[in-house]
Amino acid sequence: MSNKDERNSISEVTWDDYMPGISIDCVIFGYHKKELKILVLEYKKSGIFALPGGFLRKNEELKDATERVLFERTGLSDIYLNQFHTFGSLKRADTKPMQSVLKKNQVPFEENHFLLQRFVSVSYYALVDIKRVEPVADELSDSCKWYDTDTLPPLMLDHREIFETALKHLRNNINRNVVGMNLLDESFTMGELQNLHETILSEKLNRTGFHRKMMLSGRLKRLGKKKTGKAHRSPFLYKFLDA
Amino acid sequence: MSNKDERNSISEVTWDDYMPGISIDCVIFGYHKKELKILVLEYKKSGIFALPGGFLRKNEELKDATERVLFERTGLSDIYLNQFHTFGSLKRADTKPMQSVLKKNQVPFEENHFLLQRFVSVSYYALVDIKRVEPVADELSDSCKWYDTDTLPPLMLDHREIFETALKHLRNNINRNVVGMNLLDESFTMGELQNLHETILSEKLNRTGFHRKMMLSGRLKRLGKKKTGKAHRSPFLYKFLDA
DNA sequence: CCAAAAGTGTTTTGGGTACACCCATGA
DNA sequence: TCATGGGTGTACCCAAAACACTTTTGG
Repeated sequence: MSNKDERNSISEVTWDDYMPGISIDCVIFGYHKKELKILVLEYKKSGIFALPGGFLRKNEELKDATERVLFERTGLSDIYLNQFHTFGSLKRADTKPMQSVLKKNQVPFEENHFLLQRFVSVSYYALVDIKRVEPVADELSDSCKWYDTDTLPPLMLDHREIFETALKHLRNNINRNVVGMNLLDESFTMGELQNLHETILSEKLNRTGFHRKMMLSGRLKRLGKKKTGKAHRSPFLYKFLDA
Repeated sequence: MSNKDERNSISEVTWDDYMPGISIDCVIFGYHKKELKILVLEYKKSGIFALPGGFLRKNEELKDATERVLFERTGLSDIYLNQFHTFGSLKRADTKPMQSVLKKNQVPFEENHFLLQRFVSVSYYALVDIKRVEPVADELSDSCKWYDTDTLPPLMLDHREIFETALKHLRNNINRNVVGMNLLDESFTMGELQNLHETILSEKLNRTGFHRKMMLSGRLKRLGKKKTGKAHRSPFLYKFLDA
């Protein structure tokens, strides 16, 4: 089933069902091969990049709206989600980028088009297993792709700041978050978990200390051994308890 | 100077200058005699209590709007402010309490009155020196008063949850916040500072450990001694460095 | 002199880091 | 047997907690 069918068409929709002035932006983190990535939309042929986002329906819970937006872009439900800040700067009121997007999409619009207003953005970050995600572009975009956070394209409006704030919160919560549970496979080696933490923190961690801390946390269960085919002792596999 | 004059009159205002659907709510903390207090509005004769709040002007920064709201209720600028969460539950859409308030105030209103809509609330907590504050009620209220957080009246909608979330964030940030700098006089004894922390945390702290930790933090400067008139050694006075 | 609160020194504890060493494995 | 990465034991450091003791004050 495609959820495109359920979505409103940008040109024809009545936006009456949506709260004006409020948008939801998502920093969706994934991890692959020692790279921290986020999902970024590129609007059609405009060279304008943005965080995935959406709007709040008038009879919809804010959190439900966020989960809906995430589902539309990733196909996933049950995503780890964290509301971390609401951005209300006036520089968000600049409608030029969105006008440009609408023009490139050949969407006819009036000055008071729903998308051409000042939005206060309630922002969330999400942690997803990159292998379970099938990124889906929205109607105005021709791509929704993973970008390494070290080499992000320039993002529209204050989206760069939103990303950086999200990363700061992710780092602060790295131990509470159980990032491994959301960004790694169900089972993983201690080295893989440490690589993940080091990538998020942009910082080398002490190997034995990390090992001990994780084991003492009581959140890990040791499974069998993993044969790596590499020339060294085979590591144990671990998984996170509960869920 | 009264800022009432600058304010819109609820019955006649054009609300056109305000963003619809977005409200700002403030949990304003004060401290006096071992009691943690917050400012609560009581709507006129309705027995309905609420957190101080306001709305965002269309050409106003979100943070500026919050400072404006705080100034209107407390007369203070330069307030320690922290945005901690945005509340978007559907139970906020219940307009009955506000309808009741408007009726008691004999404000004529239509169903689509600005105040009778669903608001997503961007919430801040503030720390203020209770002695510098002159609480000012708004037009719909007959009081804006300090309430001990242990004996709050029932608050409208989800305001109780907002308060509790604010308190949780305050507790988590108690060391980063330098609460003493904002909630106490400029100079204070170590015992007074410890009492403040214990009140906020609802928890007894180790006296000597607290003393040492504060001294080692390097944020305190020891001033002269204070004569308490009490039958014990006179304590030093301290103040926070920088500002 | 005593009670009460403030200040300080000493000891203990526990988490974190550093380092050493052994283990398993494939080339 | 060597290089490599994984696992664990030991030593050390530092901050927080626990406890003991001294100091100052008014009654």
